[in-house]
Amino acid sequence: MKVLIIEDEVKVVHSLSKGLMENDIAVDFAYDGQSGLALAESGSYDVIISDIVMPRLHGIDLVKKLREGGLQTPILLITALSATDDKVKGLDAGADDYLVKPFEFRELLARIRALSRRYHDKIKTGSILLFADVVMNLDSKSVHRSGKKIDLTPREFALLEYLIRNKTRVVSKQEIAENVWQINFDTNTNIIEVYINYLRNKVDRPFDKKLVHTHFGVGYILKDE
Amino acid sequence: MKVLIIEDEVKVVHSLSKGLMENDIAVDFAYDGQSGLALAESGSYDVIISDIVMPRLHGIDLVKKLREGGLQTPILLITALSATDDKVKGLDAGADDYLVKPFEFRELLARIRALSRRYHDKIKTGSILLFADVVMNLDSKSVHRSGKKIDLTPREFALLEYLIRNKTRVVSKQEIAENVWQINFDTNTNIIEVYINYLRNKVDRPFDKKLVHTHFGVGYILKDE
DNA sequence: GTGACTTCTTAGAATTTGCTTAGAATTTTG
DNA sequence: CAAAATTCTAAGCAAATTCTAAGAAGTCAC
Repeated sequence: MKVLIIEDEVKVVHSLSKGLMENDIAVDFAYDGQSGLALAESGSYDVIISDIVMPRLHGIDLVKKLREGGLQTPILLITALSATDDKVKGLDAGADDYLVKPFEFRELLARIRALSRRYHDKIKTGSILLFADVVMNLDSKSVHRSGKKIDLTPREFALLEYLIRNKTRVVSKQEIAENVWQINFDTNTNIIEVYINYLRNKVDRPFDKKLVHTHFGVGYILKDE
Repeated sequence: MKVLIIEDEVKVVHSLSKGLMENDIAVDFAYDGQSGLALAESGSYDVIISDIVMPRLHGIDLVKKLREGGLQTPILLITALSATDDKVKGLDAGADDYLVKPFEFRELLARIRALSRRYHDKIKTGSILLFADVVMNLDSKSVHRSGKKIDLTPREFALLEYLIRNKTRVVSKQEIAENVWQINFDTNTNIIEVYINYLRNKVDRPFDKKLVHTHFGVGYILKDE
């Protein structure tokens, strides 16, 4: 497990990191909202912990921006104020939990673990699909790659979903036709090639690493690299 | 928490602001009823505190105007007179509480917190739904956006309620038909599109930010911007 | 390398989906 | 019961998506 701490008080960061590392949790940190945002957007954390009062970018605005950018990582807000108002605003902006200073370290640890578990449950129950740096949310019907939003049409979405669900093997056009178009494959159409091309335009072309690979004479498979 | 103080005595305003800010409450102020009205109507306060005797617009008329305009924010009236008569008039006009000068600061603080708490309890128990700057009161069946009252028909209200309750995901027309119309979706009707359009006319069109978004071929979702 | 075959790419036609409006049907209200 | 408000239908228009078709480019076996 890896968490990101965004907090301007060096002392607090220090003591938290120490405690977390002792519990086998890897820690990155940022000392203001702005740089925290940049790190958080990488999408490589299990939980993000942020102070609410911070220089450069307020915690609640940080949450808003991250959620707008499509990030789904659980966020835990921390504040010195017990104001219920901030709590409502924070949760409304898309935070997942809230902790008031001063708090016991064990409490924090418990919440981090709970959040991480909930997130991974969501992935397991299938409302979120992951492949490489692609995040596919079946609830909000949204797709993001490296934190950037990708707009797909329904058919493109279904095709990508099928490819991710079968990421371990090469799927034939036959299969794609049956499962994405629910038609008996008709060799007189090149619709699948066309849609694979559409997908590549949106999912691969704007990025460095290509994910959609052709196996000549067999079919298609997603591969990272 | 953020409050608005409407009071013509500079000294009083000054000492109150100081005390409130020390207790982590943000303060705006106006020195007469007229400008107080304008600020209050923005709908961005947790509590409004107003003197009853003021230049340009009397406190009781201020309350009346605010309530006529549909504002729901709790209002605390303050006066030098202990006249029960004014108290009755004030509460009758739609004020929520009343304090007689001179009062102890701690007393004021307690009342502000009580008023704010009452409001937030309603949110917690679910009789008020929030989305962005939209406030939906299920008890009074009223909807406000940015402090402005929005009149919805029963069906429009139910549709908006369903969208807010499912604000994290895209809801299909299928689902909307089942849950808002309780009918089996019949593709030969475009009633949902019509009602989405009605909602947009009332909830989105008069404002800058659009909240109701279409996912082509999938359904609808509320999004802040 | 060449030929046969497969896949890619593109443009635009066909289709589907959604928006908007007016007015008819229905329900609610005084 | 009549007027007003609400709900629903229908139709034309606009926009987005899906699909076709044809030439270009790539792959493989010989």
